[in-house]
Amino acid sequence: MPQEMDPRVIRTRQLIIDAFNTLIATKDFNQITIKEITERATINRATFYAHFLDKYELLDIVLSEQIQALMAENFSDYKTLDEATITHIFEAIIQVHETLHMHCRRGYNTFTQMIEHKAKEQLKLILLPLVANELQATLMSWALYGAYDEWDKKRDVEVVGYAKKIAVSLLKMV
Amino acid sequence: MPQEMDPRVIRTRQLIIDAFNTLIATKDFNQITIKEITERATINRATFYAHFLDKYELLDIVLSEQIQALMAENFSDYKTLDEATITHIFEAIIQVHETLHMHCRRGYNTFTQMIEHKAKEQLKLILLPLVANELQATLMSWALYGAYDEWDKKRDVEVVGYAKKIAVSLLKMV
DNA sequence: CCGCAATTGTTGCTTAGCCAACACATTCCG
DNA sequence: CGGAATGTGTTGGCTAAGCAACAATTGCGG
Repeated sequence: MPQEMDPRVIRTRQLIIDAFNTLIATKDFNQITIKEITERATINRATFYAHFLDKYELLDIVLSEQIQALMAENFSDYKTLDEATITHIFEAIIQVHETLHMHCRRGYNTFTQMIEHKAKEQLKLILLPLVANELQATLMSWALYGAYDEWDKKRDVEVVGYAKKIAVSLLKMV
Repeated sequence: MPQEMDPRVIRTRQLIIDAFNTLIATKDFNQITIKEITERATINRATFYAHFLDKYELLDIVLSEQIQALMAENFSDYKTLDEATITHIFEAIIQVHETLHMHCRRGYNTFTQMIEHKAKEQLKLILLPLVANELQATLMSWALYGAYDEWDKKRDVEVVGYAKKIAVSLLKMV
């Protein structure tokens, strides 16, 4: 990475992202126009295209950053892969989605797939140092996320007990 | 006025002013360096000099703007020059100084003269439509401000009664 | 279905802001 | 005292952002 160095680039990029974030809080993604974003960011429309391909790339990047930040907040540095760790991760996944749900309200449904994808990527990175190889991390992250997905459909199952059951199964894999 | 139109100019200017405002809230004016301001504003030091002559000009402009804004908040549109109006103006002057005092804490003493100057200018503009000519407005604004200055020294005199005395004297002038 | 309006990308040219380097104060500490 | 460090203005060359105008697409009401 060449590390963005020019302060103008950093500032403008942040202005765009901030504008997008405030807009996404009030209206649906598809309703948001580039013109709106650039006006709120007080930058020229042409400048937008110097930074992003289109608003879908912007969405992709914003979501990635937010999820990354949320992950950093909610996940600790785990030492070993045991029942406590797995339970904590599971609760953290729920927490991340709660937060995103709060933050995006309207547009949430549009993004769930993308969120899922990004979250699994991050999850895998967190698991990697705890297991033998990359495949193990992949299997584990997908399985955990699948468990969350199923829990989310019901929503009334008691979390800790559910997490313990997951842990028992997963720990057999290693 | 040519009305600054380029968005970059407006934005950069605001960044500088914002940076200065946050700094002035924590440390004394003389302690603040241009380098600090530009770093906090995330702009280049050379750019600062494209906008302001030096930090004294910046201070001048910031104070002017703040006082202007405070005036707009605290002064109503007065119809006639009577006791009620004068009392209200006097209370508003006190209010403006309270607010500035809150906001600047440490550096306050450095600025009192400049604040006084700017405030009298604004005061004169407010009085102008209420009196016969410009001289009247000048006399009135200086007199009112002088009254505030004296009241400020004592600080324990009851405001409304004091203001009424001022009004009686001033209204004889017109 | 058509047409009008708005949004989207794209382009050359202009302008504001970035940088590095400079000479010159200033502060401050041994 | 002296020199090392830090802050102040200023400069010229370069880069990002602004603007206006364009064709192409979308979208919506008559």
